[in-house]
Amino acid sequence: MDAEALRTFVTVAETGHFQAAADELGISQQAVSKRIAALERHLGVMLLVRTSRGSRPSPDGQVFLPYAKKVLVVVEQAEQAVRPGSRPLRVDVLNRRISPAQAVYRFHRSHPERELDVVRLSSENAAQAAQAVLEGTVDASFRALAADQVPAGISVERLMDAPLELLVGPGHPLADATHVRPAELAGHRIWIPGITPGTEWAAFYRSLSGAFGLSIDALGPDFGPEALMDTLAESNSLATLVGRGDRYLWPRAHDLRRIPLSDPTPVYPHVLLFRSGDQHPVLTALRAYLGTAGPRCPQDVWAPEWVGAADRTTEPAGTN
Amino acid sequence: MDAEALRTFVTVAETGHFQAAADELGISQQAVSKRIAALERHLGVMLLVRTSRGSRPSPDGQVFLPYAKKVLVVVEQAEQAVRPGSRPLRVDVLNRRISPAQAVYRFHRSHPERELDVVRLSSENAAQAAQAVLEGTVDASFRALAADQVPAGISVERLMDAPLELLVGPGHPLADATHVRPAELAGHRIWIPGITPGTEWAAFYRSLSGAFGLSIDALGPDFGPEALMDTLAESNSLATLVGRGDRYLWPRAHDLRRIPLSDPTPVYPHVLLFRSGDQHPVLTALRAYLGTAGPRCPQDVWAPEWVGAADRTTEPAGTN
DNA sequence: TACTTCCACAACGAGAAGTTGTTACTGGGG
DNA sequence: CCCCAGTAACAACTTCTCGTTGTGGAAGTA
Repeated sequence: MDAEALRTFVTVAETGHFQAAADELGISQQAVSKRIAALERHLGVMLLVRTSRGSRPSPDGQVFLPYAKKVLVVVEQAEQAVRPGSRPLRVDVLNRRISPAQAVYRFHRSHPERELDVVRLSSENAAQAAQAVLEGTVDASFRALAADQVPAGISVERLMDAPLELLVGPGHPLADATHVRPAELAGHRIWIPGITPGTEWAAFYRSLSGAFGLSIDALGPDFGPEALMDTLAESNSLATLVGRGDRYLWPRAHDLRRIPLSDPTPVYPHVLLFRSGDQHPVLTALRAYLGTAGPRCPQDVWAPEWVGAADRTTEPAGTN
Repeated sequence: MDAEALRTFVTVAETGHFQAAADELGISQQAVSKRIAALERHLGVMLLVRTSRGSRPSPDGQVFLPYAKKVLVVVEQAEQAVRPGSRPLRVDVLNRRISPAQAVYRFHRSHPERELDVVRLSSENAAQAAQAVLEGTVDASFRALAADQVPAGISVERLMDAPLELLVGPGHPLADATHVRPAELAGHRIWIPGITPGTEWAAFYRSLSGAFGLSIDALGPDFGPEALMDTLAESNSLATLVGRGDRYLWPRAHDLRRIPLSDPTPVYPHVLLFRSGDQHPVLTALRAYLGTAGPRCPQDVWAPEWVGAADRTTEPAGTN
C-alpha cells in the first residue's frame, strides 16, 4: 500500500475525473488508471464507479475515502516529525570558551531564527565525537581530526583556523614584542598543562613542537585557568599558547601579554564534523556562515600536515 | 512512502537486527538493508545506528518509530474497512415471493453466521440491475439476463431453474391432469397480467409462446394476486403460469390446481449477476450453496436459447 | 453522424526492488 | 595474536513494477 496510490484515489474522488487528478498529480491519465486499478486489486474491492462523465466513489470507495485521507495525514505527520530542521541543530563545541563556540554564538546572534542547541560531549576524544555524530547524538562537532582518521559516513570541513598567540607575564623576555616567529620560541619553555595524551590537543602540540623545535611541556597538574595565569604572571621564563579569539585566558588583571605569532602563523585547525549528506538547514547555514563570515587567517600559516587542506570537504562513501 | 518500508523499519527497531527482521518479513537481509536505506534517503535523516552487534534507532529514529507504527495501524484499519466480507452481502431478489428469494432464505437459515442483506431494487429492468451491480449498490442480483447482454465486468451464473407449473381453477379442462405437455397448451388461453414490455419477464414469455405456439395474454390491468386468483377460480378457460416453489400464488382457499409441465419442462432460468472477481466470502458461499443444495430440475427442460448453458459462468474482460 | 470526453488496454523503456555472492568491519575466544 | 562468528553494506544480475506514448471502445452531445 503506497501513499501515492492513496493520494491518487483521494484526488480522483475529489475531482471526479481521472484526467483532472492526473493533471493535479503531474502524471498521465493512464498512470492514474493503473494506480487506481492496482489499489482496487490490492484491496479486492471496486472503489470508483467509472462513467462516461467521470468517476465517483462506489459504496466501498465512500467507506474507504476517510481512511485513505487519515493515512495521508499521519504519513505527513511522520515525515514532518523527522524533517531536517524540525528540531534544533545540536552542535558540540568541546569548550565554550574557545573560538568555535564564539563563532557559533555569533552565528546564533546573526540568525536568531535558526534554532541551535550548543552541547558539550563528555569525551575529549575526537574519535568518540565522530561516533556520536555518526549515531545522531549530535549533528556536528568542532574537533581537530586527522584527515586519514575520518570514519566512513562522516564529512569534515576545515572552517576555522585559530591563529596562536603567545601568552606571557610582564617579566617575560618577549613581553614587549609585537610579533614573534615560531622559530624564536626554541629554547623558551612553553607550558600547557592539562593536555591528556591521546587527545587531539596533544597531537596538535606534538606536531607543533616537532615542526619548530619547541619544547612544549604538556605535563603537570592542571589547577585551572586562574592558577595558570597566576603562575605566568609571576614567571620570567614560562609562556603558554592560546588561540586568538579564545576567551579561555582573558582577564587582564594579571597584566598578561598576548603576542601574535607570525612568519609563519601556527593555527589551530578547527574542523567541523558532520554526517555526510546531513541536510539540516541550520547546519547548511552554519557551514556557509563560517565559510564566509568566519575570521580570515593570515596567508602564511602553519598547520599540522595531517589536517586536510583548508575548506576542503572529505566525502567518504556515505551510508548506502 | 511505502507501508512495507515502514513495516521493515519497525521490525528492525523491534528485533534489533536486520537479519532477524528479514527472517520475520520473509525477505533477504540485503532487501531489508535496501528498504531502510531508501526510507532514510526519502526522509533525509538517519533512522538506525548500525553497529557490529545489531542496530538500534537513532534519536531521529526514536522520534519516527511511533509515527511509523501509527501509519501501519491506520493502514490496517483502512484495509479492514473494505475487506471483502467486512459488511453484509447485498442481494437483490426482484421479488420476495419467488424461488430465488426462497433459496436465499434457506441459505441464510443454514448459514446463520453469513451476514446477508436482501434488498429489492426499484427497477424491474435487468440492464439497470446489472448497472447497480457494477456500481456496487448491490453485490448480486437474481435476474434472467440474455447471455449476450452481459456488460463487461459482470459475471453471470445460471444457478436455479424454476420449473413452470400451470395454475388453473377447478373448472378448467386440465384441472385434474397430473402432467401437461407444453404443446398441449396450444389453443388454451394463458393470462399473465402485469408484465411490462421490455422487462426480462416479457422476453421470457415471448420466447415460450414462440417455442410451443402458445397464446400468452400478457396485457390487461394487474389488480394483484388476489384478483388474479379470484378470476382463475371462476373461469373455465383461463390459466396462468407460475414457478414451482414460488409463494406468489399460493393460498388454497380458491381450490386452485398446480399442474406440473413436462416433456419438456419449461424452466424460468434464474441467473445470478455479480461483479467479476468479487471476492465477498458470502457471495462465494451463496454460489456454492445454490450450485449444490439448490433444487435439481428434471432432465428434459426447455429454456430460452438466449440464456447461457446451465451453471456456466460468463467471464468477460474484467476491469483491468 | 461526427465529435468530444472519458477511461482502459498494449507496447515499451527506465528504474525500482528482489535475489545471490562477496566484502569490510567488529568483537570475542582459543 | 589470530582466527572465527556475526552484522551490515556493496556489486552484479534478474525480474517486474511503474511510468510513458499511442490507441481503442463506450457514451454523451451537437
